[in-house]
Amino acid sequence: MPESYEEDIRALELFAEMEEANFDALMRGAYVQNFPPRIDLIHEEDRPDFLHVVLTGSVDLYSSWNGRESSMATVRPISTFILAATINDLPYLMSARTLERSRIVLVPSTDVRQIFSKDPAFARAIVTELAQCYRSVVKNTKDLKLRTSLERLANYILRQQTLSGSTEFDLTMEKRRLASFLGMTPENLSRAFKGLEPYGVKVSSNHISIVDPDELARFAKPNPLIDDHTT
Amino acid sequence: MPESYEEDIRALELFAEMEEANFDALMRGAYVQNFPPRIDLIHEEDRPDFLHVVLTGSVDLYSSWNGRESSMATVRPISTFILAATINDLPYLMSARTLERSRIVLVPSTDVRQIFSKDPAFARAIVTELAQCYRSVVKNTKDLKLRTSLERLANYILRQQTLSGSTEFDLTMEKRRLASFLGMTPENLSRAFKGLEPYGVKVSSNHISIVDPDELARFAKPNPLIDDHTT
DNA sequence: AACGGTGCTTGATCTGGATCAAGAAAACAG
DNA sequence: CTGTTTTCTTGATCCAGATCAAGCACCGTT
Repeated sequence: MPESYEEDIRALELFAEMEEANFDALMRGAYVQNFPPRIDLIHEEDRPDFLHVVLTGSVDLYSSWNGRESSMATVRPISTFILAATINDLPYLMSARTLERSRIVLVPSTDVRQIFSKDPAFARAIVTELAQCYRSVVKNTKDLKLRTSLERLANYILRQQTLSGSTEFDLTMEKRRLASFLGMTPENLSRAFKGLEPYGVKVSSNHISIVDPDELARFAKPNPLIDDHTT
Repeated sequence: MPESYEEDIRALELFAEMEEANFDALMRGAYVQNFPPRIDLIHEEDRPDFLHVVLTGSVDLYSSWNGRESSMATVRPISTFILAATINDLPYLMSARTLERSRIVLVPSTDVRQIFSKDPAFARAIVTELAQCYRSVVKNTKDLKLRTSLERLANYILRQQTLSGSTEFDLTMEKRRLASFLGMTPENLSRAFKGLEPYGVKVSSNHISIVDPDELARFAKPNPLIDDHTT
């Protein structure tokens, strides 16, 4: 694997503090692969042979049951998925597919588990990462159970505002996926955008501008225990 | 703390493999407390001063937003909550209250974090536990996003059947809480029970009997990637 | 420029589930 | 035991959101 990628991976919190020798061992077994858009990387029920690290592009995590499908999360560079299955060597709970052309590192799960056992710093980092993932899903559950779809969209827009650092930004995924992620239909998302106009949200194509952030926040009532995904 | 409790805690996977000295150190700082029913143990946003271990009784984990409230999970003996907040020293995402008279061990979070750093077996156990918690919440999210309330109830009943090992069992929580946990109103839960009669579910008070488990399963379509909470 | 193809929007309709209201049945307190 | 409170149920109504059905806009292809 070219060294350039190794540096990017090493910079990840998950790998930053581990011993050099162990990191090298991990990377020896790893390899990079390029995938075209809409390629299934892993499927629910599969065994976790590799820990995946997204270097470029983006990956959709989704789940299916009884012919229905729902988008659960998007993985963007540079981060990993799906750690929990890898660590406990249990079947994936979600499927993953590339959204666009993506460069992905595959690290053999056995290596991860082995080095986890002998590198305390790596172990510590894994715990932090897992705890963070756990808290993210809990926040997502609260969002789903405590809010209406309009409120979820309003808070999503406010989160994107924070991430982009501007009251104007482009949606980072197509609307049909956003709808699924927010637990609603595309038709309803369309109407929900309309429903936020009175609170100062303007939408044209995939460009959003928030005319009056305070007004929107008064409606959305964002809460760090649901919407702050950094803690 | 009386030694009898220590044995119970030691038997927990989380503490089973750690070094004796470290376990003793953990227990030295810990203390047991009895709580009456409906007592708030912790509140969202609080700092995680203690890791809690439920010895007897049961604890409701719930969340609130904008005047609404939802039950997220029930903690039964003998297990811990909420590990993720303790480990990363971040505010609780959920509140906890006793459902009945409960005996609970309080282990100072600083001790947990400190011993986590120096006991690899403990670290390993924490990772396993966190990964399990994470997977549980993911399963719960899939349940919520992919199923109707009737399907969620049907699968809940099948899970309880598996847990109890019998086609007849008593509900382990009051119906209003079950409704909240399943993401519906008490009124609707009442109707949902009626709606499952055609599939061979009989309800009287809090006693459930499944006349025809196969018929129920044909409707519920249980799936290990959603309903098997042991993996 | 004409053509599918795909995603997005809009309107009409339908339905799952919430809300409101009231009674029945338990649980609890004195 | 009796009165009080709380939960559970049932019915009536309402509403959010899903579904169905067109039309529209965008986009890459030829």
